[in-house]
Amino acid sequence: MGKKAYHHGNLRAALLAAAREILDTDGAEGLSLRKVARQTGVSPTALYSHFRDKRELLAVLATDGFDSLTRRMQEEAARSPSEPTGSGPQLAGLARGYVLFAIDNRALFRLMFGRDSGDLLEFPQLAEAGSRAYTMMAEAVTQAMREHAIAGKGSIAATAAWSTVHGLAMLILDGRVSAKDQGASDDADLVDHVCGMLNFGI
Amino acid sequence: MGKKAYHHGNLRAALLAAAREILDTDGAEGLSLRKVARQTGVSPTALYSHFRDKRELLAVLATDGFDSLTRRMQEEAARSPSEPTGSGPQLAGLARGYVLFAIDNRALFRLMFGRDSGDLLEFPQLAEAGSRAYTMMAEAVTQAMREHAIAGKGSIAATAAWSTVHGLAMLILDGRVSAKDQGASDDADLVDHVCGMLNFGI
DNA sequence: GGCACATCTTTACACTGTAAAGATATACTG
DNA sequence: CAGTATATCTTTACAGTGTAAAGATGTGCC
Repeated sequence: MGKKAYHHGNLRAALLAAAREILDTDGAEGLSLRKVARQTGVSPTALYSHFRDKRELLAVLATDGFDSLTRRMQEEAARSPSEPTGSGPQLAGLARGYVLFAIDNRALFRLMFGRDSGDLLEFPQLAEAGSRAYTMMAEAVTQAMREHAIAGKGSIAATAAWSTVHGLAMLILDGRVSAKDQGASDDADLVDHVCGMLNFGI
Repeated sequence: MGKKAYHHGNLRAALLAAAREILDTDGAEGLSLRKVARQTGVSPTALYSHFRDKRELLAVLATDGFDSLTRRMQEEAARSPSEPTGSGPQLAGLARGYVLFAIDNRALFRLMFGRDSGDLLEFPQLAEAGSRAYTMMAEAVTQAMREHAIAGKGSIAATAAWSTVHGLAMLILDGRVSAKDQGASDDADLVDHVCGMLNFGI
């Protein structure tokens, strides 16, 4: 195994788990390295053997978050009943997955889309994980446009879809939009209604 | 004036100005109360005579930001040539104003939409300023729907419009979307193209 | 002129991220 | 198996943060 039976077992994973837990409990503001170390039962500077600094720890968390987001979108798309048409409802499922993930992982989602690009480009794995999520959605959009014979540039449509879903998620997290205020029975329902305003077949 | 000729003149405005300047230069991360105090030439704890704590200072900044956002949207809507139809292009102008404001005031925009609702509700003036911006846009949306005889709930359409514009702004700030990658000549051009995907008359 | 009060300063404390140097157990080499 | 190198973790230290508490200082009112 190489790393298993060192001093701690493997500290890196334990630190990430503790950080994730604190993130969910106290938000990004309440996540301090010392608290992570305390909860893991280790000295305050033990992290620096596994992470360059705090930002790298957060970057790893965010990278995992993007992979979870991709998975969640796929799950939600698979859950929706597949019609004979093909991937019509798939797009709606992806949208639902995106927003529901944000709601279920508030602080993590904020972390993933927090800083400027400069902070992100420093961690190529993060950028790649983000691109994977985007690519999946973009392909579904272009495919849906092809099936429904919608004209227009595919990349613009994908950007529009992403923007709508992302903005809705953010506004919900901020408490500026809520399902009941919009007369929707459910958050998923709200997503369907809002995305229905996009003029390609969702 | 009452507050003019005290010790400093009026410190509150000076502190806000310094904070705004630091926010634009170093971002929200680099904005510390001590730096604000240093730049204003005052002791580190002088702020506490004018603001309860740091969050109140930031809340005032964000409140002003929402008012500036509203103004910018109106300006941009007024700039676009008014057609005989009425308020068709007005909606596009509002959208442009929203995104361009975000681009021109990166850190401030992030501050305005940063924390959870719990943090905001503590400062009612902030929530009101945000509502003012939203209401203006929502009314323009419902009016446009009436003119173009679009069916559907107005509040859902307004939420969709806001989501799209807000998401686009956020993704641009994150460096995940750029005008040239999308083949747009300009950021304003990109906004027009993306909002063109919404199926009510923009 | 004296009092009350708003304003600003001084001092202090707990907390943060992290650099530097020391301890320690594991892995590799002879 | 012995000994050295190396990854891992601890100790110590420092500059910086937000802010509470108490003291100083000028302003406006009676």
